[in-house]
Amino acid sequence: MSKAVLLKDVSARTGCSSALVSAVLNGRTGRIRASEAMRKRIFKVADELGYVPNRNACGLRMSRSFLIGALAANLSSSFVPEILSGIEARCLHTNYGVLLGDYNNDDELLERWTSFQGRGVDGVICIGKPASFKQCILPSPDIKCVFVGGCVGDEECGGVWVDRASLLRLAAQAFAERGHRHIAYLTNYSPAECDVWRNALLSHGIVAGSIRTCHNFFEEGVAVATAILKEHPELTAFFADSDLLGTAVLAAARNCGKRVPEDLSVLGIDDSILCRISQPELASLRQPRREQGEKGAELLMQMLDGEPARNIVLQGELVCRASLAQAPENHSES
Amino acid sequence: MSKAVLLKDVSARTGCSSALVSAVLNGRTGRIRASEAMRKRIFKVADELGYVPNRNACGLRMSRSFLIGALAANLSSSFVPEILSGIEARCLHTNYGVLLGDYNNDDELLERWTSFQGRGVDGVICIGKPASFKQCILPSPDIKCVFVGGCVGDEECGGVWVDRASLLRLAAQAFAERGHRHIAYLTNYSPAECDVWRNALLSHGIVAGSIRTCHNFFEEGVAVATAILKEHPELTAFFADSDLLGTAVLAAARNCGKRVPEDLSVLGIDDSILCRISQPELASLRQPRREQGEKGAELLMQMLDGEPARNIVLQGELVCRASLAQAPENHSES
DNA sequence: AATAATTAATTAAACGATTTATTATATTAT
DNA sequence: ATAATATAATAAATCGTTTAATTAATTATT
Repeated sequence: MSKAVLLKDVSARTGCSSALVSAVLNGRTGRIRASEAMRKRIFKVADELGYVPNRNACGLRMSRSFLIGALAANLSSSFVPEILSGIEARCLHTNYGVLLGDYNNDDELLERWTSFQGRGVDGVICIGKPASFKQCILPSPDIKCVFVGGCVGDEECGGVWVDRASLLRLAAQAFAERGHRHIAYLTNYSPAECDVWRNALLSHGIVAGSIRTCHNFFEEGVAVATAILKEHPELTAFFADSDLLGTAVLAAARNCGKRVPEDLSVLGIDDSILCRISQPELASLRQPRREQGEKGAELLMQMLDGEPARNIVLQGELVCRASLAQAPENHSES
Repeated sequence: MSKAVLLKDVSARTGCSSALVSAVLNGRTGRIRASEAMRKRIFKVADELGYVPNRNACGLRMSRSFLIGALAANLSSSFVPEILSGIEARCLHTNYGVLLGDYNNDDELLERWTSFQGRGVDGVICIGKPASFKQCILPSPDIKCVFVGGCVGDEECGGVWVDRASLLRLAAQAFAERGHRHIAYLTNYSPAECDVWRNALLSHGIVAGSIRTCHNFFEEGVAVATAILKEHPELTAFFADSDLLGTAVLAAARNCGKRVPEDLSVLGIDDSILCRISQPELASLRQPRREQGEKGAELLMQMLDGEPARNIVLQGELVCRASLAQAPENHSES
């Protein structure tokens, strides 16, 4: 039962007051100052004894918990862990700890939020965009909030996301450059948001082909993609809004006897492990997931230090693989 | 900026001491007792004012934080999020919060552990088995510890894992039943631990074929599996210690012109999303990941309430898919 | 009726840091 | 020589809760 090392243990050994030790270790420059010699001694002793400040006491005194809540809808969905990992990594050398809040529906979101309040989290990072955001989260203005991975654009909240318009422009350009003119789009975004894709294609003089919404499930993706391919034999390219849907399109192509990439090019989003194990390998748009997490955590900490909320927009990039190739000659000009 | 409601606000409004309010709200039955009428008034007032206890103060006084640390090596590795999700779900209706500690190497593990100590976590759940366990974690016996997903068998620590021997027996039986006699094994376990596999096969009268160790990376898996297939043309089955390695074997089989499952049966472990998107679909041994997390959290909370450490062993099951089939006639008896 | 036991509470001392107000000494300015 | 200022530090209050020690009133037991 090794007793924890306290501030007073350090001060006793150093031969000074605990107030001085506290000020020195926290790098406070104020009324309380230590001589250079004393500074060195304090650091040395603290290190020797292995002093670790008690966050409960700090938090109590400073009315801050140094806790950041991370709210994630469905921890199992591939991109969440990466963002989370970035958040955690960014907090590693700070005083902040990351409290986990995974939820599957609105009730659980609300419950987690309440529990976060009780813990007195200083701020919250929401991964993705909870639909019920306004009901659950805005009503408490004491807790700063940053959204990561879902564009929000709220005055009071910070945001970190990958610029969707430029991401889709990358996709449009990749297809256009390779001579594709008939391109289907499988997405789990709402139909209204598909205009971004339409515009991206239009800037290359291409009118968007079939656009279909579907949940981010493999089986559903296969079914929907198969239907599209049967209805539209003129298609030479397929853009899917996730790698999972991208692999679903590959499966659908097999179902329909279409060869990839000879007859059909396929592009996904995420550059996940799925791309490399799929057959053929799936081209994809890489989004810097981990970086989003890191940037989000950094932004929140800055906001907790009094800086205003802002938005950080990152860029994606194209990762070309076997599934993306030149459009077949006979179709490209039809 | 609505000021937080404090214990003394409740006691002032109720007309009693804060000690009484504390005892009543926490359901403590001891020297401090309240009349039934007072009890009701206290609950009513606390609810009206929306009192939420300050966990920093509680934690400081009780030297308990009601915080559980979750240590995970590499949050992005497929099975960790599921376990984590189970842990978090189990804590949802309790007083406990889950503090996240993702790490990539020993230094980070030590650092996270230190930070957990500073926060005064009551207990820690380690997901997987950190190699440097003894150096980092055992030296602090004040913090209870449960291992999830990695068999440990430590007196002082709890453990939740899937019985590996019975898992491998399932694999051996699956192959034996389908007439396979020449079975390779690709694993990231140490050679010493492969005896479990040898014995599982022996109980069906089969002598284990090629056994090769490799990291859990796709490219490395492909290279090693390809080499094995070239060296051992008599092989009719391949057992891989993860779905990722399983898909690597599928890729290797393609490289060598072997058809799956006509020439070669392949079995993985995890029943992850990879199984369904691979071509052909990969048979796999399912391990209840989420359940492990839930059981682990429950065990730790019981231990924090004074119950002794124990081990919980769960069972896996076979999920048969296209990659697992009858052995080819001409090879099975050779 | 006197004593013991129970009920229903209060008071004050922790818990371990931070921070304000204060003090003592050394240095510089007038 | 004296006042003003800078330097180097300390003592004590504080944060919001829990809990040990204490008290006063009521009920039960002999």
